[in-house]
Amino acid sequence: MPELPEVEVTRLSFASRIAGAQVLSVSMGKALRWPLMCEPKALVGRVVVGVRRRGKYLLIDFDRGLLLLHLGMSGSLMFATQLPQRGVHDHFDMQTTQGLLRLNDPRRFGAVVYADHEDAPVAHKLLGKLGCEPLSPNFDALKFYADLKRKKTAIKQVLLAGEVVVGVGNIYACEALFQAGIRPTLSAARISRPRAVKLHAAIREVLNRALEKGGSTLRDFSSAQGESGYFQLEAMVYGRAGQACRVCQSSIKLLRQGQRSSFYCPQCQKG
DNA sequence: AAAAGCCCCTGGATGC
DNA sequence: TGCATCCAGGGGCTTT
Repeated sequence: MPELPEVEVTRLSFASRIAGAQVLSVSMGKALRWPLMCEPKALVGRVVVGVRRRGKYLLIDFDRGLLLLHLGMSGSLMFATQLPQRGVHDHFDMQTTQGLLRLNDPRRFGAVVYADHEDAPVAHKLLGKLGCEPLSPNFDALKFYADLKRKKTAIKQVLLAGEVVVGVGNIYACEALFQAGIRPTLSAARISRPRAVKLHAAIREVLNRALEKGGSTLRDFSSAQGESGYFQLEAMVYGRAGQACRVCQSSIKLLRQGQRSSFYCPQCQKG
């Protein structure tokens, strides 16, 4: 589920409310993708300074050290003063002076990992190879074009890999490629400069629009305030195999690329 | 070194 | 109703 818009919506929904809070207790349920890398007790007394996002990771900064949090495929956070008793899929609870932060993650592909510093080995391993933030001014169209030139793989896979640009998952990769009129199977290196520029703009446009809609809620996503997203209602291709293209009425096609589904319009995405 | 596959895990939808 | 199969928003790791 959670791609950049969902992670950012989550961040915005609790960052200011948790800022300044002191940790009272931390408890873990079933194992997530990786161990916490510290004793839960070691976090007691720390003060939350702020919450940042890098790619699909949330970084919870303490006065000393930070937590790297990933929502995986099915994770969602809640932050509230009052929450029900821990359920079977609640795997991380952090009680603070300003509320309880809870990670719910049925599939447990998510993670909460502690690091002493942002350049500690764990953090470096997880964040070190991440590409450009698509909504930051650093995301430059010509640099993007140059990066694509070096990748012979299909453009869809390049977008998902996160080494050129981060945060674009399966939904938004499909949608951005549609908007740019590019077929998902096209080798990234074969995309012309004007079309790379168009794709660059499409990525930003699609992500910003999704942010405005509160992200996409396909099954279990909600913000840390429990709000659903609505972008899925205006998807042009994602999840629409066999349905009519909203632009040209052609039947939307589905194909598999690296064990993921790609949706595209054969008429609107010719190259 | 780049690219392709393989898993991790649970639950919902579909089909027999 | 029951059971098997397939599929899902991610991404690090292993193998080619």
